[in-house]
Amino acid sequence: MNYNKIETIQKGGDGVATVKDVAKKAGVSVGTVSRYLNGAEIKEQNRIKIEEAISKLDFKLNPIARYLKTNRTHTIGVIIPTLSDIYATTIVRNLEKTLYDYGYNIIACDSWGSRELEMEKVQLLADRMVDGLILYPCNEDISYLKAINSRNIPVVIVDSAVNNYRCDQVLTDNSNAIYEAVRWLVNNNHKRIGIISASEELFTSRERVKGYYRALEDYRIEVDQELVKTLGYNVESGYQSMIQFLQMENPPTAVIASNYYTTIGTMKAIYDLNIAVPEQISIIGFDNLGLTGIIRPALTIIVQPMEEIGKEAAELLVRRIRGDYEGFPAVLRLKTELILRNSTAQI
Amino acid sequence: MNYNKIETIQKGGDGVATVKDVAKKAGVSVGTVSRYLNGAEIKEQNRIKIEEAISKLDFKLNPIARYLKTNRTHTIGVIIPTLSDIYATTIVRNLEKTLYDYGYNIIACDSWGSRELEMEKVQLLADRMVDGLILYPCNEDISYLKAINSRNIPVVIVDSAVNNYRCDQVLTDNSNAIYEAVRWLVNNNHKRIGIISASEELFTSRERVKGYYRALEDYRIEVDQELVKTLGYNVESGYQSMIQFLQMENPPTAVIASNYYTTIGTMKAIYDLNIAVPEQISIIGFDNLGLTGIIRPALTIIVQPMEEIGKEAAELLVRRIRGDYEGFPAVLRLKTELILRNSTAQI
DNA sequence: TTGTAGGCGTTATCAA
DNA sequence: TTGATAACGCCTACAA
Repeated sequence: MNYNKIETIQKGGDGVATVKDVAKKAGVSVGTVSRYLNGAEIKEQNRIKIEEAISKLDFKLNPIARYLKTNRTHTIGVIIPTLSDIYATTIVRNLEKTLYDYGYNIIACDSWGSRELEMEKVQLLADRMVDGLILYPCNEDISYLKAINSRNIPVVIVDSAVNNYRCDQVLTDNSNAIYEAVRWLVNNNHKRIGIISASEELFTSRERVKGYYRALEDYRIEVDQELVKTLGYNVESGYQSMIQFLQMENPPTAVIASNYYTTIGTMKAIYDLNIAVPEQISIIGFDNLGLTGIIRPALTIIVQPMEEIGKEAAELLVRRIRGDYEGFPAVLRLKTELILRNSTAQI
Repeated sequence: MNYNKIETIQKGGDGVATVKDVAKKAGVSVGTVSRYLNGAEIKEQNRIKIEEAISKLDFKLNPIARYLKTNRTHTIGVIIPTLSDIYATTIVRNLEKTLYDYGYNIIACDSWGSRELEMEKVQLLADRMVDGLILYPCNEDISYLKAINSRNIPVVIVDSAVNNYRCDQVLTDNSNAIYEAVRWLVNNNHKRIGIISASEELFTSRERVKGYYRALEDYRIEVDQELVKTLGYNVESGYQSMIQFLQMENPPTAVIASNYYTTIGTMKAIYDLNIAVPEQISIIGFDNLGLTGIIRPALTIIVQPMEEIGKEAAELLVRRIRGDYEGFPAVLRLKTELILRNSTAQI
């Protein structure tokens, strides 16, 4: 077959100039070229000759060969449970942006919510010589990281706190997020407030429920366990939880859905049962993502600072890579915002 | 500062075993170890000794050093306009999965919808020695790829066709997608059918409108240009388009929203103006993503095969990397599916 | 089948 | 400041 006419980005072998080629063309040694490339001072005259040679040969430094000496790949591994979860990818997007500005690329891996796959991919990334790792764990047990000891790369955990491995973490202040939501409702005279959360096994869920209890305690409202639903963090569990609330003899007057997907499920239940919001029930949702435009009435909502999470995690990681371990292990707790709209009412 | 207690994945220098170390420990030469690692036949006795040594030293082959000889990084660059667009990331997710199974990792880059950034990142990935590139272009002019001639890496285009660069492409059959939707509506006696698309500059948009015209022509329905809205592919343009339709003296009896975000905008307009679907107007939406559960009534919808796009693109790329250029340049056109639900009515 | 030695493209060391 | 040369970790002739 004739490959001549195939348009591809030309690669390898033939045309790629090396430092050696540049040196020869410029009439200097490879050492001088290398020093030029790394920003050391060289004679003006040589600089010009080298720059000419580079431009003529269209020389590109081979970052992978460079790695052999420097031990830096300028690549960051990112592992998240779902590349198609809009909450997670919003973080990743901002990670990518910040890291790119610092000269790093990200290798993105999807763990498909499986701890096994997460471990496998962490191992693989470590072996592939990434300079650092950002991990959005499926599960708060990441003690397996201790066993991955072939290299020494900083790890920053995002979203979920972990308790059996000392490392930097960038988290939402989940407890406070719910606390503030409850406070808003209490100030509007609500006393029966329901919360839709996930299981006790999930860190974020546990923290959010904790914020709920703390607020009730502060406002001297007795806890009714019937008002705490912990079925899961997906559309279906949100839906089921809300259906259960609405079928109670004495239903809550307000409900807080404590993540994005349960918010969708909650509203789906409201629509199905034809409930008026906020006339019959007040609702507070979570995360200002894709669907906010379409929900009626406009939801009062707890918003996580996803751009900030990505940015902070990236910057922290870069600091660690550069050897700045000040404040290690850092646990950044970023505040949420409560955006008031039309889904809650005074009673 | 005392770093001893910092738990990190151990790296470099100190503890990392090399092929040489394994060879020494096993009492054989590096050549033998290397051959073992690459699957060549070696003496049983040596195999055992090598495997013992590898296990004892916790040896991991350094894939980057290997690259210097083999010229393969087993890394694929992926560039998409928005890492937080659920349509795009659903493709990426399936790309990642398939490529991972073939032993490749992806470096994900977000072009933020900017052609400049896209070019910059393509260049950078090519320089970073990826083995292949998957490009979801912001724009159908990718002729700049011709100029990136430092290497020779296969490129597969996803989603949008391109016309000034010969390469493999994996696309949705956009024209047929809309054709089938129009056909369904015509069979339900609709004659005034509106379409909400993006500008003529966008490839997918142009193709979708083409399918619309082709269907009207086949069914001998005269085209009314007022029924073709090309404001853009986002929620706001979908909203505006639908508002305009609803305010016409003689509004369409059915409307096709031709992407995910315009579908959301369309329904938002419907809710705002309190229109009954399908009693007052029939609606066909696009892409079965996140919000389908929450829209009432359940939408009849055109669904793109996003899993398949990711999988096919990945497999095609791997074939090219392996040197199989059969059928180059391949243009795969994957069919959409029309899922019938409750948002269209017979008239 | 095995060992030896040279090379991949870069950086780092040491004299000059 | 520069040039020559030895690494970095791996693969692969080539010779044994």
